[in-house]
Amino acid sequence: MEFKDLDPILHNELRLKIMAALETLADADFVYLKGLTNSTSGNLSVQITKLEEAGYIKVSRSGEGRGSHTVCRITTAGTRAFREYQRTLMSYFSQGSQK
Amino acid sequence: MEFKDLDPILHNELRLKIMAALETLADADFVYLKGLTNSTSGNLSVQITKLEEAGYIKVSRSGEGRGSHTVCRITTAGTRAFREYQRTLMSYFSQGSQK
DNA sequence: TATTATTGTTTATTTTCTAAACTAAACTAT
DNA sequence: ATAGTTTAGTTTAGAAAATAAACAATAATA
Repeated sequence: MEFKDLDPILHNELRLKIMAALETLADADFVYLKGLTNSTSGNLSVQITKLEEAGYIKVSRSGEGRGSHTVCRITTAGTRAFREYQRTLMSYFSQGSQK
Repeated sequence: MEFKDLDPILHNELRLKIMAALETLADADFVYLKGLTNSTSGNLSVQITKLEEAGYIKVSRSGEGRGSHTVCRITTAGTRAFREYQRTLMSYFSQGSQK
């Protein structure tokens, strides 16, 4: 039995929800993600930036204030990391069936 | 698409590893868990106490200092919570196949 | 019996998370 | 037109959590 470490960028509830959404969604904007994840603007803003800095998503921002629009899209590295995180977790859950 | 919240007690790397181990192991002592999870004593001690306080594991402590022995065992509530956490996460990962 | 090794806890620090406060702009009604 | 309101998003300050270093207690051993 062994436990691989979890990617600390992904092992956060909101960031994981964002990534799960983007993995199936092509893209999603700030407002949509806010509703989907039921998060506050502040928290969402911070976590989007963190995912962006990690290179897991690409963010395009336009305008400022009310007219602004922020669209997120998952990157190849992000997809890879998300799947790896999933695989790692799965291994935690199937210890009973492993040797 | 919807994202149920994750149990905050379980959504921590070390606590999750401990629970995953105990879910298949009947019981495990401090030293064994320390090796298995590759954690420091301090961190392990704190997280075991946290799981104990949540009622997810039962801990029996004997002696003090070097002679001491600490054994952990998962509770029914702990098993239930662990499986529920697992189910919730799974739902994040299979959004593509859900309606 | 003095030293060292082992088991675990306490504590202090750092990191991380989160929400409240804020900025900026676009509507809305007067 | 402009005062007030709503919307989009960021900053930042405080809380919470995680972690490791320091410690205490005892047992082994030299």
